[in-house]
Amino acid sequence: MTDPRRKLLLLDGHSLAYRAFYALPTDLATSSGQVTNAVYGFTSMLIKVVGDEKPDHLGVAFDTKAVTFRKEMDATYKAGRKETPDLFLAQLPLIRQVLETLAVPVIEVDGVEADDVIATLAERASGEGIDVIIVTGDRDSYQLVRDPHVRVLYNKRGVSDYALYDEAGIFERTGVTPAQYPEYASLRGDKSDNLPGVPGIGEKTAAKLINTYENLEGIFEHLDDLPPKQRTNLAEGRDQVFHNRAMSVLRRDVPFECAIEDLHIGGWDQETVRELFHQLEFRTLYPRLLDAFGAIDSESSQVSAALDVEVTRLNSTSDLAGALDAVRKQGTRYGLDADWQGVAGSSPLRGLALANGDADDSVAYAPADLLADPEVRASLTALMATGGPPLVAHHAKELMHGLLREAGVEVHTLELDTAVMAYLVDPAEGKYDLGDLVGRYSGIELVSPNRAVVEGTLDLDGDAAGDDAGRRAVAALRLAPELTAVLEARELWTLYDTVERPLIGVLAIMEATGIRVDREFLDVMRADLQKRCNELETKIHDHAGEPFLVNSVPQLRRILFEVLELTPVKRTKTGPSTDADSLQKMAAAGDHPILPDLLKYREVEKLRGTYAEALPRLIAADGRIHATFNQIATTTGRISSENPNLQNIPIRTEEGKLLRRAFVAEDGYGLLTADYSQIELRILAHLAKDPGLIDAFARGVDVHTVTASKVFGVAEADVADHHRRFAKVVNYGLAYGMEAYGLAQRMDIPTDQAKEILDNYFAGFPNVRAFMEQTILDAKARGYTTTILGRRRQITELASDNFRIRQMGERMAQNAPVQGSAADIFKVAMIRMDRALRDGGFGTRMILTVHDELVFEVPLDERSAIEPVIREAMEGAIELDVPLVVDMGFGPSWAEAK
DNA sequence: TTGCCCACGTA
DNA sequence: CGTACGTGGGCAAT
Repeated sequence: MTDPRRKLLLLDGHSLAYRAFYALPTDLATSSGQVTNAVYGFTSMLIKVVGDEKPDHLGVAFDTKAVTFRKEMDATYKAGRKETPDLFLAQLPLIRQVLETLAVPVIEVDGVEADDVIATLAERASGEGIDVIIVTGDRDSYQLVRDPHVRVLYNKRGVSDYALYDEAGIFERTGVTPAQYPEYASLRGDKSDNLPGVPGIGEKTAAKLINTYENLEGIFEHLDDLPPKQRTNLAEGRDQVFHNRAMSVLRRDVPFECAIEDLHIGGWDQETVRELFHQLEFRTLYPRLLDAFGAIDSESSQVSAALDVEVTRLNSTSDLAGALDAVRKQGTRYGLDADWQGVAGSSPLRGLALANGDADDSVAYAPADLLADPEVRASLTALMATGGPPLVAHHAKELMHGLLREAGVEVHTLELDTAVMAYLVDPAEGKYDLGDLVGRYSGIELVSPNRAVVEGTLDLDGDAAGDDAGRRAVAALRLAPELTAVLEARELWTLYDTVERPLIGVLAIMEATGIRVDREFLDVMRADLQKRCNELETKIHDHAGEPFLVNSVPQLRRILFEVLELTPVKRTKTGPSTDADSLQKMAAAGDHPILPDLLKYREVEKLRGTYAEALPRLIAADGRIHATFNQIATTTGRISSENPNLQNIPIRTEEGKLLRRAFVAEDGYGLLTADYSQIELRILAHLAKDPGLIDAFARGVDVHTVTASKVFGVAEADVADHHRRFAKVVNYGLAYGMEAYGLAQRMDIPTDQAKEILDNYFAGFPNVRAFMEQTILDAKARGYTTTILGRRRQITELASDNFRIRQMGERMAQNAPVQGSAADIFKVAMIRMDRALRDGGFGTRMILTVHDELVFEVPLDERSAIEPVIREAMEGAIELDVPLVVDMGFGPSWAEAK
């Protein structure tokens, strides 16, 4: 049977939290920026000791703010301590909250310290025959081990390094018995309590003296037996030493109401705890908690539930149509997940899983070939028509793209896309795996029960795929309400519901539409570029005196800096830099003939390899390229493009721009581009409320000219080209957090001259500086930045100990609101544009988005009608303190349209 | 085959 | 020592 002897665990809350604070990095924080290292560390310790010791009783003692009897005995007690960091103090309430939620008794008594409370409780428990373990990082507790029922679990360092001391253990550790500990400590002194010891007497000598003479009285009676140095030091320190002892003896008789029976474990509510741990983003701690506390507390159950779904396979078109109709008639939220042959979204569909939202988690799974059937299509169309039941999915865009492509069905009923929702919660996370999320938010394990068997076996009948898709459809349904609550709590719901959610379908259609590419043109271009690459390569080899791989940076380094003995101007982590900037500077300095050829080679090779060579391979059967627009890839809120990236097609050089001739309109159509003019600077003007910038935009004059005028002190009419060039770099650099050094590098001027330019800029636009500074302050206080529409971006770098990382965080914080607000506005414009095209019944298609530019494929006879519609959609996307201006171009290809 | 670095295209 | 991306080549580790 069980040991009748009960066990009490007593924790010194402050001491352990403090240890945790210094043991763990302060970049341990929630995505909203709340630093949680001490909370996490303390909770982790608590869980560990409870799990290890399995106590019957548990209590945590805290110091209070009231003056203690020790302070009254000695006004200098604990004086000279470093100011307790605010980052630590701010976490104490959270620690209390954790304890309260876990229903762990907290004891604190005014006038005494946590140590005295613990000593008293240990005394009482021991009197009842209860074993006591004291968990602390304070050595004064050693003295309590004099009682055979009491042991100390001492936190040596960090959060996991402990030693459990009984009486023998204390003797081994200190060389004195627990009862003698105050004597020993009084000789040694205690720096942190501001109790000086005796000079020349360290731990070893103190132990020896106590062992020889038993206590302080014994030592001072035998001063004459001691070596002269010790004798004089002890005599001089006599009062201090006795004072120290009086101070370090713990009180075991503090009067306060608390019976051991009150120090119980359990009675906590699993849901509340889960909610709190979720808020604190203690992902790994929750299962550990259940493990540790669950063994004791019968109210809690297993770690996390594996998702067990009942998958019905539908193999006939009528069954599938029937299932779809049933969900439609049911009219309630349902989940959908796709099973793909390859990459989600861009590869063919293999099957669809439909979770009807029943309590029993029943799922229907159908192979995708049934989608070819007209009856199935009709049912799908009806299900997803406006007014149909709300759809929940993880990565809905891929699903929508697939349904559009393979069934011609447009989804009008998307309610919750858990991937996009999770992205809004923390765009810096970068990964929105359904299994991770549902585990974190819903405590559900998203794994196949027989995964080990399934892996590596040939899945001929697609059973595993159907099970997986089914589980995912159900998981998305479970996750959706949790994420909805988080979005609401963080005031992100409106952004989700009015911007991100509507955008998903717009992007899906753009992907499915694609852009037409002139393959023949690319072929000709590729052949030409190939030839020129070869010629340049030969020339470069001649310059080098030997053949080598020009594309290889290590080999090129050897040629440039060893064979040709050129002087490096910049370094990378791995050696001297060979980037275009360096090559240019080297060319200016020494003018070796290899350098211009290298620069040209790089340019031509880039065009050849990245574009002319790669793009034709991505042309689909319809003669178009269907890039993927990633809505959840960037930290700032921008959309990215991949396979291929259509957002970095060259334009700056004539040669590069030629490539844009390959992007063409369908016969009878033209391409129209519409881009926001200087949207980021306008946003900066608006956010900073800077009168100078706002005035420039209001007057509709060139903002770089205005800036040049202010920076260089010349009239706007007299601004020279080079002035304007500088001003442009300054204007944009500012939005990126550029400093004098960076401007100097970029413009090739001395740093002090660059500093003067920046000083002039800030003098001319004072609100910009104030805004930037305030932005950084806010971001540091909250842990994240916000945009015009409330989009958040966590910046953990701001809490870094590392100066360089922190500074990078400051630049990110300066840029994110500007870039992110531009993204907000641009997304609103896209949605307005999509609606305008539908409402107007236009044949124009929106086909590309490049951060501040939209590309349309316009029926030739629709051009004049659509231009004002586009202008209105974009310029009216939001009302700012400055006007938004859109420039447009039109032509047969992207080159001419720009 | 995978992951890293460098380089470089865009806004 | 200016932000945000995605891609390609080379290369070292696997």
